[in-house]
Amino acid sequence: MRILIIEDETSIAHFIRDGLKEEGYAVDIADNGKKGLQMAINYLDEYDVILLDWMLPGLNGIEICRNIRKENKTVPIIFLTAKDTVDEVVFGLEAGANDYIRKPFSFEELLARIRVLMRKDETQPLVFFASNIMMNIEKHTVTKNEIPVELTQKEFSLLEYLLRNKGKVCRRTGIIEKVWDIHFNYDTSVIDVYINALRKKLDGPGESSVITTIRGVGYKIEADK
Amino acid sequence: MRILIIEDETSIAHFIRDGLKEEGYAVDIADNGKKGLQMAINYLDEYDVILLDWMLPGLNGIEICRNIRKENKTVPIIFLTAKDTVDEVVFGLEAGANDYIRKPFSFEELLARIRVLMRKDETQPLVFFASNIMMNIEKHTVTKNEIPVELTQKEFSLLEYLLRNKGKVCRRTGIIEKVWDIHFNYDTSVIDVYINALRKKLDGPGESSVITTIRGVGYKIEADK
DNA sequence: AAAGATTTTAAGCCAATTTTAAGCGTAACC
DNA sequence: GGTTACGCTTAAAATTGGCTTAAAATCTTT
Repeated sequence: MRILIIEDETSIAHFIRDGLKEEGYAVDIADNGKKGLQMAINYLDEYDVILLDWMLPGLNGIEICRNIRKENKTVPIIFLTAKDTVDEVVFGLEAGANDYIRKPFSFEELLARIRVLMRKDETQPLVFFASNIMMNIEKHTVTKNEIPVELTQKEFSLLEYLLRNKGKVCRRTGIIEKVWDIHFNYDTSVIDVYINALRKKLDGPGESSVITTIRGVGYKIEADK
Repeated sequence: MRILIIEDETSIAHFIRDGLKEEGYAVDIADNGKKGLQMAINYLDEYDVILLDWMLPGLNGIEICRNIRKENKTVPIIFLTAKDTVDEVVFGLEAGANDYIRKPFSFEELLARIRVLMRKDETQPLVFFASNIMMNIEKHTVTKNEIPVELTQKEFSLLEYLLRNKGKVCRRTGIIEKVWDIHFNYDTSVIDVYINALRKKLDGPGESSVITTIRGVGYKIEADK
């Protein structure tokens, strides 16, 4: 799940980014309109949601919105606006935005709206499992045979990504993008280290690993039979 | 306003009944657990408050409480207990009681609690606990092993937030929003200071902290087993 | 206005986590 | 069977993030 924030005030942008990252989203920031539009269009299908500030230096929000819509009809766009007149909002929605939110807003509110727009698979599951391993997102815990397993943040994210894609291959590029939020410069040796760490923690001695390597492609957690 | 008293000692039951009647409440008495459960369930929505004795012949209080909760989630239940260990109270609250009162109690105290519970339409819990720590929202007190702990306003709010989310991770962004009501300033270092203060006051020397740190994510108070 | 308490800011420290790097083992391909 | 590329493993280096203090700022109380 990747979100693009187009916002010139870095403090706001960073706050939103950090919050969203904690929720497990990958986040990019564009600090001006031109850059934002470029990113939105160049990586068209990369983004699952775009957060768009209304007031931007140079190119303003409404124009960006129109331009994005010219290229892509579907990506959900949420407007951030300080304005409180109805007209402004109407303009935004007419330009093709899906929703709007007024500043200052609570982060929870923003999150709720993002979830609504993203809700293609209804409510996101809070618990994932594979064979004897269970992950609870809300509690932020992982257990193996009911016994707690301590994971670091990165380990947790990686496992979460693998579990969310249970039964499917996770390509190395996909992992490095979604878990590490790195787009170019794929020195992907970090993945090895973390897969190794996960296996050490999750696989009992003599057991075959929960995580199977698919050479030249990536990794997979097998779906239960 | 109808109140059900489930209590086997008739002298106590009558004492309470008389007092409550003077206050204008309609009162029923069940002098054993079985009868009490029956009455509670058969006249489910009749009662506005249930006073439930802990020690009952036959069916005990905790089981009654659980059974009532199975049928009805909202009716406020106040536990009467002579026990003075924390565990007993904890069990009661876990079983779904809203409040508790220790015998012997002053009638005024009971009345006050009843009034409080009746006034709330969404019966939010008034008492939170975790291991040997207990927080009473109404009284605005916190105790550790029954011994009062003095907290400042912010300390209290932070602890309350953690307790309300017992068992779940409280992310830093969530804390800063709900406890501090800050939405954009992402300098969250205040949290550290307050967690530190809480720990100093709540954790005895050598004990592991009630509040566990989840690095890169936030904090959590573990649910009791 | 002063004193006291509470809250916030700031900085240094330390430990856990993350990343980098290098050597090794092994599957795949010729 | 040899070669190559890829993944595994380990350890050391770099970084991050939380802890702890103390001082500054703010709010209360007298």
